[in-house]
Amino acid sequence: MKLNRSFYQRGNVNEIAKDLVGKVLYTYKEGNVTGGIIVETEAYNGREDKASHAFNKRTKRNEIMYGDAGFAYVYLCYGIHRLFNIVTNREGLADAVLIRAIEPLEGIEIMEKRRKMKLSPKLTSGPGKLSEALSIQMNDYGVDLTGNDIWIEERDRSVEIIETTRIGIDYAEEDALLPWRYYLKDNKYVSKF
DNA sequence: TCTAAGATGGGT
DNA sequence: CCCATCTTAGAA
Repeated sequence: MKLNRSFYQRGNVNEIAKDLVGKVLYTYKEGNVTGGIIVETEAYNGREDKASHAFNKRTKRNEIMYGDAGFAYVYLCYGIHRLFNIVTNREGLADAVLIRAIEPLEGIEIMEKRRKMKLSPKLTSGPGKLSEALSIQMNDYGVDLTGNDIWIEERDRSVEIIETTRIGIDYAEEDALLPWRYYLKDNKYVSKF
């Protein structure tokens, strides 16, 4: 069952980030469906969070976050890695959830080919790695996640979630201490496990 | 125009 | 620990 727009339109980005852990992220690219269980996410709040790309500014890059919820915010990090985020909250409120890691579930051979390695935690245990495994590109910026290119499905399975601080955002000063990172307990595919 | 810096990952 | 790599944003 594909998540619908109202799931993403809720106002509490932390709640959405936590709810996304345990669900399944899919892409359909070049005739292949690949997907994995979301095992790690981070919440970014555009109004009260110095770590957010939308904090106190509205630019060409972050424009999609100011739009309606349920669309992809993809950006290039360190000139190499594509990082995949989901826009949440209503129009004008620029919140987003970063997907940091997945556990491969479907189309594993395709992911191995794209990553040029065999199945292991290294395949998808980081935001740049999972984008390569799922073939998420810069032109996926703005893709509608209720459509048929990239989407997320329910998975009825109880999960134990750990809350902790986010990674790689030391520049955000005191906001770097916020416990806005969520991951599946004891899962090998969590980054920095 | 120019420049600094970055929500990483892979190698020593 | 070290650093490749290149777009973007903000300054000049």
